[in-house]
Amino acid sequence: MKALNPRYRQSPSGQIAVALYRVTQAVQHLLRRRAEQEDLSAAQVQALIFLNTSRSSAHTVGGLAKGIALAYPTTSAVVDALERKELVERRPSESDRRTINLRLTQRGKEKSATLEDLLDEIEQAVQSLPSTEQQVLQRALQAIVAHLNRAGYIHLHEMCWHCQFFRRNAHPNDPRGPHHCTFMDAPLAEEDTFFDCPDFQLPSERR
Amino acid sequence: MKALNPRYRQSPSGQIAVALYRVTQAVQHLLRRRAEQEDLSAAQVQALIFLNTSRSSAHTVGGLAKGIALAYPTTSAVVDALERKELVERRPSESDRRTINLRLTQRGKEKSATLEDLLDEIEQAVQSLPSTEQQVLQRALQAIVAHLNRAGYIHLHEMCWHCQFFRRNAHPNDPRGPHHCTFMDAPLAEEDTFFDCPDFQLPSERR
DNA sequence: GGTTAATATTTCGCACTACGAAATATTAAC
DNA sequence: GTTAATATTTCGTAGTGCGAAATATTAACC
Repeated sequence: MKALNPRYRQSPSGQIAVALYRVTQAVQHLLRRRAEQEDLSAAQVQALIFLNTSRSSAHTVGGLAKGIALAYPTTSAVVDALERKELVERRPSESDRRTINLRLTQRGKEKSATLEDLLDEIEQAVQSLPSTEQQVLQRALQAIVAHLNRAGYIHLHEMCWHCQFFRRNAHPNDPRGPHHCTFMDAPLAEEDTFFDCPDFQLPSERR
Repeated sequence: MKALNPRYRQSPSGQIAVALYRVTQAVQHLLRRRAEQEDLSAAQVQALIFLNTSRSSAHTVGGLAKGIALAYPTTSAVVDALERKELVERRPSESDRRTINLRLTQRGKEKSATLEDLLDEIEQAVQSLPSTEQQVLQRALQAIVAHLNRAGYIHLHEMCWHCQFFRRNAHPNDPRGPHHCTFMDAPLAEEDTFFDCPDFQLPSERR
């Protein structure tokens, strides 16, 4: 395929891959610039975002390592830095004393909240597209993300939306909520899909 | 906008931005994994790719810095590492003795060539989409890249200069631009020659 | 034509990233 | 109750990433 060789780049899929590569560079740039403003590093920003948006059962050193695609020792060092800045706390787990749970401090939560608009520049670029294209783009990108997830390049750890028991938009007109949880066998309102859920299970964890 | 806050993520543009963020993480992961295989770092891989695909007039320390979105001192260090590995050579420019031109060594060229399939995993994910969606995806992503380019988050250094339709300096005194695109039959300013162009075609492909 | 300003790059110091290998501690397995 | 698996840390090493300051060269300008 060799999308990065201009001579072989004629296929739509190749040009798309290269465009995604360029977006990656822009996001890296955004990350670093923003990190600097907040007196953080790019890795620290990604870690804070992960801890702010993933289910809390993934809030361990190992969970963070998978979530931001870094090796254990590196992740441990990132946590060191965040702990020094008093944005994160290590607390040994009660149930399994090998694992270390990570908790955002109050300052950490505030910092995370200020980072939520990190992708605004990207979103602005997207919003300049006609809404019909946005719909296709959304579907296509989510399919690509799912593909990369299955291939093991991304680990998704958010509430409901990445849970095997979640059925998105199962009954759109139900007043109790459009989504459905097959574990509780109950409808779910959009609002209720962001809470921490003890029964969360990734599809890959199914036995 | 706050796309990274799940509660505000309902808009298509927000979900698209988050999907792109996830693709970014996958690409970073790919970069590091591949870099390790080749006894390089992620930054070194990006530098080699840049030197292998951009127009040669951008092959200076400063050009590389813009191309991979790093500061001058950092870029200088990356070049140090590549020089140590004998993949790149520094050679002072004849015309302007402040600038340092960068040249891939033979080994550097070979290494760069082996990196061209870096995005294969991404391309595979793309190819699993129907071709109608691919067409929209391509157009939309290139529009986003152009937007990010205009906003200064990406610097593009290819296109035109390697395109069969490009006539460099065809009319040096034309106020609309010194260059010419024979596909559009229109003058081109220097600034306009760096965009991703759907009509790009290498001379060797002419039949 | 000589001072001044702009450009291109490097050096330095600092904090941090990133990894594998090996060490430590704890839990699970047999 | 030994062995194996899991979660994390420590250590050593190479490299990233930046601002501030230093150096060298070219351009600007009165």
